[in-house]
Amino acid sequence: MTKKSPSPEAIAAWARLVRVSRQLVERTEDALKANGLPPLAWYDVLHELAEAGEGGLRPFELIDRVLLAQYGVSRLLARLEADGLVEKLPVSDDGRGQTVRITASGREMRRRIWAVYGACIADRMGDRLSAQDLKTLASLLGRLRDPPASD
Amino acid sequence: MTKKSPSPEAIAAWARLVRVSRQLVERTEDALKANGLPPLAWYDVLHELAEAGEGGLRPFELIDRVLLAQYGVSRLLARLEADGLVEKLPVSDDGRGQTVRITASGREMRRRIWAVYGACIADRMGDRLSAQDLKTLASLLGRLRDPPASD
DNA sequence: TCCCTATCGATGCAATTGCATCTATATGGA
DNA sequence: TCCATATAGATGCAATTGCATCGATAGGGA
Repeated sequence: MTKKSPSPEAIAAWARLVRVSRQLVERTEDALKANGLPPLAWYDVLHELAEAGEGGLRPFELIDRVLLAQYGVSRLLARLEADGLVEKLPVSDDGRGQTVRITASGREMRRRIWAVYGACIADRMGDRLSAQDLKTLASLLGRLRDPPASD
Repeated sequence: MTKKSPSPEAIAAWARLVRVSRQLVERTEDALKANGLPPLAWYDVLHELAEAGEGGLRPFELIDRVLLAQYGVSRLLARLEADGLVEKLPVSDDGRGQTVRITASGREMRRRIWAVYGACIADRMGDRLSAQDLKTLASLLGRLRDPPASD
C-alpha cells in the first residue's frame, strides 16, 4: 500500500490553518477567562439551544453541531443545568431521552459571552480581512469540510 | 466601554475556520491512533528537532514553535525521552537548561508518523483545492496571524 | 561580594477529558 | 409475546491538562 504525499502548497496551507486557528481559539479562551466567563464550548451549546427555540434540542442532536463527544455533551449539559443555564425536560414519546431548553439566565449568559467573543472575532478577523476576502476564505474552507457540502 | 460587533462575513469565516480545522485535526488524530501512532504533538516536536539538526533545541525554544505551554513541553519531552525518541544534554554555559536532540529512533518515528499524517494532508487539502487556491488560503490565513507577519 | 529579580525547567494537585461500559428504553423480527 | 439488537444518555476509572508553585541558576546593580 503506497501512501500519498502532499504537495508543498498543501503542507503550507495545512500548517497555517492549524496554527492560526489554534492561536485564535486560544486567545479567545483567554479573553473569556480574563472576563470570568466560561469556555467557548458553553457558548456553542447555548447558541444552538437559543436558535432551537422553545422546542429545545435532544442531547444527541447537539453532538454533531458542537463537535463534542457524546460524554462531553452529557457532562457539559450537566454543568449548564447545575448553573441554571439550561433545563432538562422528559420527552413524551421516548422514555430514554430528554429535551434540553435554554433558560432566561442561559440567554443572559450567552449575551455576556458574546460581548467578549464577538469582539474577539471582530478584532481578529473582521479588522484584518475585507468582506470580500472573508467570503473567499469561508468558501475555500467550505471545500475542506467533511462531508463535502455545497457553498 | 463599547464592544465591537463582528460583521456577518467575519462570523461566517470564523465559524468555518474553527469547525473545519477542528475536524481536520481530529480526523488526523484518529488516523494516527488507528495506526498505533502517538498524537500530532509528538510529530510537531520531532519535526522541529529534526530541522534543528545536531545542535538540538532548548525546551523553551520549542514552546512558541509548537504552541504548547511550558509544562506541556516539559512533560512531552519527558515522554519522548522515556521512549528513546529524544535525548537531553546538559548545556555548558547555562546550568539551568538543557539541550534536546532527536535520536535515530526519533527520526524513524517521525517518518512513520509522517506516512499517515502526510497522507491525511494530501487527502484533506491537496486533493480538494488547487495549488493556486491553497496559496490563496495560506495567504489569507497568514493575515490572521498574531503578531501580523509578512507573506 | 551580596542581594534582588528574572528565567529555565519540573511537579503536586485539581479539573478536565477519553475510553469503556452500564442502565434503560425502543425497535424489529420470530 | 418474547427475545435480540440498537439507541439515548450517564458514569467509573485512567490519562491528560491546567494552574500554581517550586528549586536552581543567571544576571545585574549597590
